[in-house]
Amino acid sequence: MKEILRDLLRDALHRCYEEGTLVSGEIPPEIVVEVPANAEHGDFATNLAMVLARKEKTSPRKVAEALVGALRCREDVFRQVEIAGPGFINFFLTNRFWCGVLEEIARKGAGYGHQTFGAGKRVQVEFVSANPTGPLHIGHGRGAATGDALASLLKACGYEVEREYYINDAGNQMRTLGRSIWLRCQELDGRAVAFPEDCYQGGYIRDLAREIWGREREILLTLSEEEAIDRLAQWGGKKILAGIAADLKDFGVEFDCWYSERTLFERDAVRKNLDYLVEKGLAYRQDDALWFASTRFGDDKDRVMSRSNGVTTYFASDVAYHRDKFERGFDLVIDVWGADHHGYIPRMKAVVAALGRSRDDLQVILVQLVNLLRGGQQVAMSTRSGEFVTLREVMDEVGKDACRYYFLCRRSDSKLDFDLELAKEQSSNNPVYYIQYAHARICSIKGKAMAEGIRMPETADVDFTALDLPEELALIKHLARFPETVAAAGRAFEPHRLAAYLLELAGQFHAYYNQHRIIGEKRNICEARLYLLNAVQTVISGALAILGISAPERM
RNA sequence: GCGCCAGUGGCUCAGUUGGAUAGAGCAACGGACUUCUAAUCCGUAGGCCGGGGGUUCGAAUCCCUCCUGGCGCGCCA
Repeated sequence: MKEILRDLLRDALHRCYEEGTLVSGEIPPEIVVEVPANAEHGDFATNLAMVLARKEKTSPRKVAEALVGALRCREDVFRQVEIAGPGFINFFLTNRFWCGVLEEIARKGAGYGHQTFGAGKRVQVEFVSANPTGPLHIGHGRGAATGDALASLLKACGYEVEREYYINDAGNQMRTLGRSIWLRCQELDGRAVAFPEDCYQGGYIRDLAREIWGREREILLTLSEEEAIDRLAQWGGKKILAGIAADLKDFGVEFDCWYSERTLFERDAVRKNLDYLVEKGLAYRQDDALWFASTRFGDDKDRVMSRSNGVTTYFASDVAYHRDKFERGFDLVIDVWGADHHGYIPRMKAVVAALGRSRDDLQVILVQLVNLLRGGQQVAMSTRSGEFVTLREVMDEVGKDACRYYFLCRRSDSKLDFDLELAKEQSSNNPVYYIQYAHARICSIKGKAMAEGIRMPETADVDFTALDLPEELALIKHLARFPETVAAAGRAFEPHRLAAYLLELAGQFHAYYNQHRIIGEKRNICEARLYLLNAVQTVISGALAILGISAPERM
């Protein structure tokens, strides 16, 4: 829609220059067309005349007059074109033209609003990637919802998308896991053990110990302590990861690839990558350690990849891992991280630059902490003490949809208060039900219409002149903005914009519903309204689908 | 000390990448169910967009500076 206007304006501009009504010859690369906040300022407006005025050395209004004079005003499109304020050109479109949006929605169905700017590009979204040393907690849930919705959003923008979970199964946290289970096993045999602070304190360790000790006590006792711990680490990690996968699946998140850090070592990829970097002159040896020269790529200090004791750092794995991502052919790589890791961004961007890629080929999405409340009271959480609320518990208590909505309705990079009582409340306090309710209402109306023998209208049969109420046009105009909302959200990597969009759409629908009836009106009106409702339903369910939230037919 | 992020009605947040008179929801107050779902709607009230300076036709949005809060600054992961 905006694109059409841009073309018309560009066309008019050329004509002005040909006819000499404008003289500068300036063609702005991007003509700004916007939807004014105030409906009195038209359906669309452009500031083109104001932008050109200085170059033309005349007043914006004069420029606007020349432009409007040269516009090919198609009568089926424009109801009115006016010059207003300091020099805006306001466009008013005909109702019939707006109704074309409904036809488009009917034609495209669930694909309405989807974009093509990502076509031909492969993008990988890596998210959650929690260490397999304990169950997912509420903070991971936010990362999961954000990464998953972002992936769906990018798919809707035309990208080929893969979801990936990076398993940190190579560091010494796995050993700590094994040791934690081992110690709990000792306790089961009645030995008093001092359980160290740096071990995992959560009750789930005891559960794991009970399970494995009941099954493998004899085998484990034949092993040396080192071997036993190693075996328990491997088993425990697998077990916990399976639990994580199950939690995520129930949360509506499924990964295309579970990528194990350990496989990097098994293929010797970390070591080979270090050699590669040295060879390329991107890494150097100093004080018996191997450093990555990240300052050459904008970082504020160089980073150790291999310590003087010969052990590689976590960063070294990350470099190898990200190099591998690009070697797998992704055009764009997105990492979703907890905001406390933001200090890592410069060095990872440096890595990307050092590998000869554009820094923008890696995008890092930061997800802020979740502040868990219950009835306004803060719920204490600390992973170290093992006192935390798991994603599973929250999901069971408030439901998947409400949970995902809460995580997705704000910018990911702002702290989030998550009140369990509020989220659970199925009332107006809770926007997700407000949106779903709009969808359910439409289904209900359609069901009733069906029961009364009213047929669902086909595009060709719809009398679009019957849709002339301000509330109807407002709805249609908002539906028309869905594609650009998807595009803007996708370009900014901000799925929360869809949540805001949905809230607005649901609000407009509820207002319309309360004010006007569908069934019982004259046939042409009834059918036209049903046609409109179909479009609203299509967009609501489509947008909810991107967010991974269900669109119930009944509530 | 340095860096990143944030600061918008009492509370929680949007704000279409610089547009015209800054928007929702909650909380408060007053109304609307014999109707397709009241999990809804309508109305009232509430603002120096942290402070100050700058950029221009125009700033919540961009730049500088200060204040406040969160996070991060390891040969940890």
